[in-house]
Amino acid sequence: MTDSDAGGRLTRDAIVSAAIDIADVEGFDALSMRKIADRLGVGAMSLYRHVSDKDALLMAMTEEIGARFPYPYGEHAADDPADDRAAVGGRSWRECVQVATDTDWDLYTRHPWVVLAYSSPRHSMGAASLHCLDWMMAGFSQLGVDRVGAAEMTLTLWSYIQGVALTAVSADLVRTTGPDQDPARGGLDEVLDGTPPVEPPPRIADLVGAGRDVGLTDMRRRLDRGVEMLCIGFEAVAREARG
Amino acid sequence: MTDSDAGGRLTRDAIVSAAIDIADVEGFDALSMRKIADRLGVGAMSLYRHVSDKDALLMAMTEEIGARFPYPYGEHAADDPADDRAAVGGRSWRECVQVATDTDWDLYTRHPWVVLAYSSPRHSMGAASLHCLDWMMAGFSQLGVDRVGAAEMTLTLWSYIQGVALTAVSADLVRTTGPDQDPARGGLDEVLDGTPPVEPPPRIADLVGAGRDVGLTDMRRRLDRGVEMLCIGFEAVAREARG
DNA sequence: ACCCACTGGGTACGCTGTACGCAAACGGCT
DNA sequence: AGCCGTTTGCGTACAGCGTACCCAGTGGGT
Repeated sequence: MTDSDAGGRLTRDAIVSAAIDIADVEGFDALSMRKIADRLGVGAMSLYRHVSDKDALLMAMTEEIGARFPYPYGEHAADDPADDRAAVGGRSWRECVQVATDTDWDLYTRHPWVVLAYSSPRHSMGAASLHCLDWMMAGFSQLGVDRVGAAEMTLTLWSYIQGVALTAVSADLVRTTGPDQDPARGGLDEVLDGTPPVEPPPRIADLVGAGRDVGLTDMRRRLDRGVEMLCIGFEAVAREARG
Repeated sequence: MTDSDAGGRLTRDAIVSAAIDIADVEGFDALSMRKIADRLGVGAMSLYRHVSDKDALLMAMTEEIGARFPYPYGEHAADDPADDRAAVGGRSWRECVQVATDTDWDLYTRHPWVVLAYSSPRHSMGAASLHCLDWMMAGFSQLGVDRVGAAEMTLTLWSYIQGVALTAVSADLVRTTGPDQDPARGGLDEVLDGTPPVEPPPRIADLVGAGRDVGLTDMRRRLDRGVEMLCIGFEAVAREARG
């Protein structure tokens, strides 16, 4: 395998890309060093020439994914970067929240394992995340809060998105060997379908047979409704902070 | 090992308790069937007489933990269970939210692995969780929303708590082999300490050296502040729903 | 021509979950 | 008492995991 065999060279990027593919398609716990090596037509131990550790690989995967789903910062790079309004491309703070929600949701549903990886500040909060935080802070600044307040709102929003995403993708994370039944089906679904697993408590009883179309189990809907309520809270807190 | 050897009998409860102990003390990924068996002075395969699967064991562990951290439902069992006010022991809806927040936070910080387990409706949403949902719905009913609205608020609150808890306990979940550095220390901490890892974006630059006492990295504080903002949103949505 | 750094491969170790079969003990029956 | 089906526990074995360690080949620099 010489240098002229350009495409065949084993590179760190190729390893990271293959790992991401496997984690997406086969699930996070199906990701093994041997499987990555097989896909690349290479011995398992060869990977360790380019990646020190499986943990380091996970960090590189997370970084790569973060770079693939950027917030639209820098789209007006020519303007003054310290100008909060210009930094978000003239969007209102509420529109910024929507962009962040859509982007993160897209990321988490396409790459479920990132929910776990992002939760650790050691794996997230690299340069890309700091830029996203900066962009969101620029948006929240329209509410008249100080930098700490804007950062707090961003982190609160992110935590909520992660919480909903965690529920949405949990089936992929704690994947059992034999999916003998619908893994997304829990006690609540059975209540809504009219077949409660046990004698339901009084208020739950009012929900029996309500059907799934009331939206209680639609994660994307729960996300949007929750973000809406959070934003109302943001506004109120900002109003109070302004005095 | 006869029946007279009462304490020595291998029981399902003993297995579940031992597993919970190990997961709490040594971390979730250090939990192995052999380790459980060793602690019980028993062969690994003996466990399978009482537990069909490791996944089934995880479900039993989750159920046990759920039972250990109940909401205070049923404390006035003599009253009419359909009476929403009585069901929550005369608490205001906001007090109910606080009880739920405190209880869940206590649960998640004491048993970090439950954050993962609870995220899947297959592992949570048993009878205990349905009772908790019922109790919270009784509380939210004070806002004048219907049952679906009360359930929606409960699930939204739970998602947010899980999101914050996920960040707080992530160090225990994606535990690396060699914790050569503080795993809870991320790029944001370095910014606040005044040692940013890279050239910080403009608004992040305003945070450099702000110190950790501004509360941005205090997870319990972030939880309470976020719950406060969510509750403001709950109130506004309820007001609108009432017309 | 020689050496050396770099890359990839192979073997091996200790760990995991668990399928399978066997031995001992128990409860209920005649 | 003697028997027998069922339960309980144990030991072996297998496939898969991350990765420590060492060897072979190849390219460039001297």
